[in-house]
Order: sequence, then C-alpha cells, then structure tokens
Amino acid sequence: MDEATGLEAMLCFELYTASRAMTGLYRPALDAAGITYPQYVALRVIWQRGSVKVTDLGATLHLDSGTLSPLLKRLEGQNLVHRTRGEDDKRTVWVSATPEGMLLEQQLADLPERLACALDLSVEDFTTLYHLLGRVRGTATASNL
Amino acid sequence: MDEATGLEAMLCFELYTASRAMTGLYRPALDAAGITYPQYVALRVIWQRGSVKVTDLGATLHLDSGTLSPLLKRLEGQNLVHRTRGEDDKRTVWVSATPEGMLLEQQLADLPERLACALDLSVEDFTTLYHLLGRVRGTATASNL
DNA sequence: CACAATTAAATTGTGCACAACCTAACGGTG
DNA sequence: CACCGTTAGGTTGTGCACAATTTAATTGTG
Repeated sequence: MDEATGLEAMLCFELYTASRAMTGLYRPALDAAGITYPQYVALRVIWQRGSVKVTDLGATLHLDSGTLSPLLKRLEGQNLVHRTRGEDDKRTVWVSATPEGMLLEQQLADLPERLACALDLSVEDFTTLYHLLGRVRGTATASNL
Repeated sequence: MDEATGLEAMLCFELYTASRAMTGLYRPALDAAGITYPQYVALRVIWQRGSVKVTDLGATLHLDSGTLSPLLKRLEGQNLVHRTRGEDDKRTVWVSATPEGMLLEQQLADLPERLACALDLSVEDFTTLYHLLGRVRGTATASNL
C-alpha cells in the first residue's frame, strides 16, 4: 500500500512506532510537570500503592533495577519520592511519594482519559486494542525461542 | 482484574510494554546476527530500497538524525552499510548495504514470519491489531495538544 | 553456629530516543 | 556576485532499556 519499505508486514515495527507516538502524545503534559513517561508510570504505581518495593515496581513495569535505580534516584532528587531500606529485610528498598509527589497526582489526574480521547478510537476499538496488546505481551514474554 | 496498579486503563502503558516484549522476542536472533532491533529495521529499509537518503530513512522509521547518525555509524563500523555523500547535493548522505550487509538479509529472511507465528494470533486478530496500531500512530503523530 | 546458595539493589557499559544546537551546502533574490 | 533563509547531517547532553557484574543481606542446610 505505502511505498515499499520491507516493514509492511512487521507487527513489531507497528508496535515500536505506535508506542513512541503515544508517549510523544504524553510528552507536552509531562514536560510541564518536569517528568518523563517512564517516571510517570512508575509514579502511578507508587500513587496507587502508597509504598512499593523496588522489586514489585519492577515486576509491574517489567523493568529491572538497572533502569529503576537511576530513575528513582532522579525522582528522589526532585523531591517527588522517598526511599527507605526495609526494617525487617534491609535488602529491600521501599519507595513512596513525598507530599510534593502526591500533588502531581492531582495535577495529572485527567491525563490518560484526555489523551485516550485524542486518539479518537471507539470504545470497541479501544477495548479490542487493549486486550490484543495484553495478549501479545503475555505471549511474547512467555516465549523463549 | 489484576492487582491494582493505577495502570489498568492506560493504553499507552500496554503499548509500551507490548512493544518492549516484542522486541525482546527478536533479541536472540538479532544478538546472534550482531545487531540491535533499531539497526535491524533500518537495515530492512536499506535492503528493500537499495540506496536511501538518511532523511528518507528517518521519515520511514520516524527517527531523527540524532538517533540515525550514530546508528548508521555503528552499522558502517561493522561493514554492514556504506555511506556516501550525494554528488549533486553534497548535503545528503546515501546509505546502502555492503555485500556483507546483504548476506544478513538472507540469514534473517524468515524472522518476522517466524516470530509473528510465535505470537499465536489468528489472522483476523493480527490484521485488526496491525491496523489499529497504524491508526493510533497516525492520530498520535498528527495530534498537537 | 558456619557456610553455601539465594535474593535485593546498585553499578557499569552499550546503544537507542529525543531535544537543542551547530555547520556546511544549497537556492533564490537584489 | 553577495546575502539570507532553508535544508541535510552531525554533535552534545539527558534519560531510558537491558545485560552483566558487584555488594550486602538473608535463608537454608549440615
């Protein structure tokens, strides 16, 4: 259909570009808040759970400590989160939002809904896409070729 | 459904994780070939078109020179591509595959089909997902909130 | 209790994504 | 021809993604 690129049939490429386009949609609002998209999704988990172990955060976001350690350090540097070693198990680090970090939750509360609307998908298409993506992630994660 | 994360309703997060899971599926084969996923998609365009201007490559992949310049430099360092300044317009740089780079095309020829099968999606689901992703990318790229 | 195996984070190193800036080349107009 | 605005790539700097290694704390077993 389009000009020949050798990429037509690659679902992976569509995922790759759609994902980047979508985070680009979040960028203006997140820039204004002074955070990045990965920082934002980490904050959402922290907001929701109150206090999270780094391991659990990583399991939820599918990110390892190599990504999360510096990311959380930057959030801590901005006074958005607080980190403390576990008292029972001193290996674990608990992350929670500071008062300043909690303020951000209110400021960004309408963001996902607002941007989902900007996509101009029907509820059916949105739901279909959402579930197919979940299936792809599940299968791809489970696969060990 | 899952444990509460504050991420349930975020299509963007599903895209973000599904995309990373999918490129992870490509990783073993690409590691064996000595290239990364972004290098692979760039090579696919180069294989298809024979010779490409950096600008056109960037338009196809939705990447700018800040990403492509070092990426192509690394591919050139591996003797997979060759870069030459345009004769008519010396600002443009043409990229093409070396013989060694062309060999890779054969070696990786069955990759997308093989991995698409690993996803275990019906043809209908695959097509639906593919087109919805295209719509999302199009809308998200066009939006300027 | 001592010690090996495991686990949690952090660190290091490579490469991508993207913004901001820079330089060279081109193209048109006076 | 000289100048100005535009275009093509490259460079720099920040932050993420991920593999591999390191360190410290914990757990299990003899």
